[in-house]
Amino acid sequence: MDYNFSEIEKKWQQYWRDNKVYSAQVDKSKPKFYVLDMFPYPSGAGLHVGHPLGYIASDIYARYKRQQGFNVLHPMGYDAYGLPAEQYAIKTGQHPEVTTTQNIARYREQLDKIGFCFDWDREVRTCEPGYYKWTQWAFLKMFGSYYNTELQKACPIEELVAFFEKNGNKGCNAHTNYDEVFTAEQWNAMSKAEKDEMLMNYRIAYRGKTMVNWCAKLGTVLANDEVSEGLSVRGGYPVEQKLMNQWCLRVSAYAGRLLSDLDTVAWTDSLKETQRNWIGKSEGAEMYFKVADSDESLLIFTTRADTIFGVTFMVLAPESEYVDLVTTPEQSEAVKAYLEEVKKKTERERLIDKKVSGVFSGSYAVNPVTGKNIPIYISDYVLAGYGTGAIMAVPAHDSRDYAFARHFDLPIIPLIEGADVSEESFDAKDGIMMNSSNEKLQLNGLQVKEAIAKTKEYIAEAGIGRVKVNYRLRDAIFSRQRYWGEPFPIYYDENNQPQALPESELPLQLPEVDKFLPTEDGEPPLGRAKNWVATNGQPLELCTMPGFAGSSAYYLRYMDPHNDQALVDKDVNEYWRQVDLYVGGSEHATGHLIYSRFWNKFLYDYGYVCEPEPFKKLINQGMIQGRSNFVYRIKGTQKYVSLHLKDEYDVQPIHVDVNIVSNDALDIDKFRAWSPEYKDAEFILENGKYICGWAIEKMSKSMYNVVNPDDIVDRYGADTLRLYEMFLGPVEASKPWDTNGIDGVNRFLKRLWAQFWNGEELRLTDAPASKEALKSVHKLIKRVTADVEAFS
RNA sequence: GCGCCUGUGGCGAAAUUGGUAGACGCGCUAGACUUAGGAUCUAGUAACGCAAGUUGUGUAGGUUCGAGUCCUAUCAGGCGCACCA
Repeated sequence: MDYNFSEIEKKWQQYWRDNKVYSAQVDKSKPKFYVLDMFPYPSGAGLHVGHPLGYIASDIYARYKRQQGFNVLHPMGYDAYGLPAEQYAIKTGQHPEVTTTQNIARYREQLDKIGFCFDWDREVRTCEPGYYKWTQWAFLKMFGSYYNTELQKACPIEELVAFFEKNGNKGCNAHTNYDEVFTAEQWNAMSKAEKDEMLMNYRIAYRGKTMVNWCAKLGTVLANDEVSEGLSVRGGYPVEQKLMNQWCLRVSAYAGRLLSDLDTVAWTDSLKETQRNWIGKSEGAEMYFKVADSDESLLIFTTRADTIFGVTFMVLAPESEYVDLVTTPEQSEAVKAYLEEVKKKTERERLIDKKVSGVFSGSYAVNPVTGKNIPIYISDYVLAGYGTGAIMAVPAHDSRDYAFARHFDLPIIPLIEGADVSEESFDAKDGIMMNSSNEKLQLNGLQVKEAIAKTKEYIAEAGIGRVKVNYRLRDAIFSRQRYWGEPFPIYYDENNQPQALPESELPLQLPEVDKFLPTEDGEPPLGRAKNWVATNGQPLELCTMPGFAGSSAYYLRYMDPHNDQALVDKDVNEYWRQVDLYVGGSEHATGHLIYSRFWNKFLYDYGYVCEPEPFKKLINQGMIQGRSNFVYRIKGTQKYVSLHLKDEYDVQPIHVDVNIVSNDALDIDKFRAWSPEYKDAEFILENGKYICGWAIEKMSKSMYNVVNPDDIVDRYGADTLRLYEMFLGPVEASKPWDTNGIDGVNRFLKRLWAQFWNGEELRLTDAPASKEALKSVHKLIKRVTADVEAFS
């Protein structure tokens, strides 16, 4: 009998199911190994042949580890909340839960066909109350915590309150952006609402007025990683900066740990580097510049403290709170006009339009070292979101300051010997200092690096500022004005202050609504829910959580998915610990992979989990691109000319469905049947065939280049598909899908089968193996071991 | 601009520690079998050359008895960050 893959695969898949072969249980007598795939968002389009690439690799590795005697945890689930289901619901009125459930069923069917060894008893779905109960629970813990900068960990907010009652906020070691001081007496004299409001400056999950990425077209705010070049990643709609009251997570408090712990994980250099860039540590100093003839001071951040003698002006971001403070009556007209102008521009336009613009505020600041007065400007080249939103400008040694100085004709003082600043600034942190000494501070003759260190020392001693490490990493915006997401376990009290729901009321279930659109008065969709109030009758939060909420701790839930007392049992967590091998796309580098590290560290601070990092080893599988096929229509006719003859005609290339093309030869009958437009098509052939052209493009419906794994499995079997995907090249590499080579792999499996099946029966014997046979078996084992190990 | 990664036949790609470059597969060429098929099997296939042989891992150097592999510079492609002070 020939290699009958469909019978073989059916039989064994049934056996696996019946005997729960891949079910994993805590077994302390065995070493554990946790292999995880990034769980998919179940989209309506189903899986294409690129999706399972990583799953196949990790499946092979999971099996390999299991054969080596490890107790392997290898689960799968669904990231079920998401925008597409909601947008489909808005269009069709179909409840997202219905379409999501359908899509999941379809995904499962497709995954099963490929024969993965997942432990399906551990499946999670982020949209199920039993699952999102623990997403809400973690949020409540964050709401009830502050970040202690001395202990470098999250602590209960009650401890901070106790500190305030005794000492006020001076020396409280809490991570915050709030920089005013209050005493114990002032704290104790505050009303409950005032205290609640104040605590929002300290909570790890807090609601605050922040500059957010507002996408009008999507009707929601977005996190930084959901925006690229001023456009939403999903949909590509314009995004503008807006000051709004939103829930945020104090991810920035963890920036230092997120950065330093990268050294403890086995990820690729490029991925670690991407995260380092995103976290963006920069060491510098904060310095106060007194406003002339005023009691006010402006706080700036600089990495080039050494250039203090070259500061010839200051610049504030248009959104800076300092703007009102320093704008003089004479200049208020001009400033107002400029702010209007800036406001009209989107983030994207600001990026593209690099023209120098700005306005003089009318005030001057005093250089704390030289004592000289310098003008204060307002310009949008300074960002409100970074540092303090104010800078000291050193045009001689910063190209942006240089351009501004040239435009407004401000003085440029070179500070480094030999630097020619007549045409451009000298930005390198290298050289010998000059023009930089007075009775307070002497930098002349020092190397730049020495000068930076000396100036920092001086700043601290003279009390005009402090050494400061700044991070680019922002707090994560956690509200979404959407329906299809986790509801916040938060209600608003009579003072309109957010309050935590008691843990006993979790999960707070997503309510039904009549439509999935915002309300007429612009409230989020949950504003349509009837009786959307807490058990105490107070109104509940109307926003929902963002997509990354549910995916931030799912790897923990897999360890103990049916536990309704805890996210994960302590003992169970101490057995499985962390993911040993995580496989997924690199597009999550600055989103999911930051958020779940943050989430994990927060839980670690309280001892809910035992490992500070969630993913020990991480591999990014490459993207599989599509390989499109083309036919060439002679313009204005229904005649199609084969690839190598097309240059003799004036032709127009047309995408043709790759599923009616084999080894680039077009199936002419199927083409005529493909669309009514082509039913009368005529062909100019070469060697009796119509050969199609091809191109590498993104795999998508509109290019007709989507290859469905089901079709491959039906035709060649799951083993051929799996083997072929591995055969395509290194798992990490992006590469085009090309079905052309699949016959070779299929032949290999047939030949392998023929080794053991002589046409009648299996060629098996109980006789001991010969020396040569053993030799080749061991050679084979060695090779395969080395190859599989090389993957991880 | 800063940083990271990758450059090997017509194509996808191999090459444990520095030790016969191109395994395996696609494609191509020739042949066998045949109930002519998008089946199977056999042989060949880096380039140049009739051959002996010569040259070959983006380019230019270097270290070494020996370099695809290590070092330096450079070019090309991909990715990340970016008025980040």
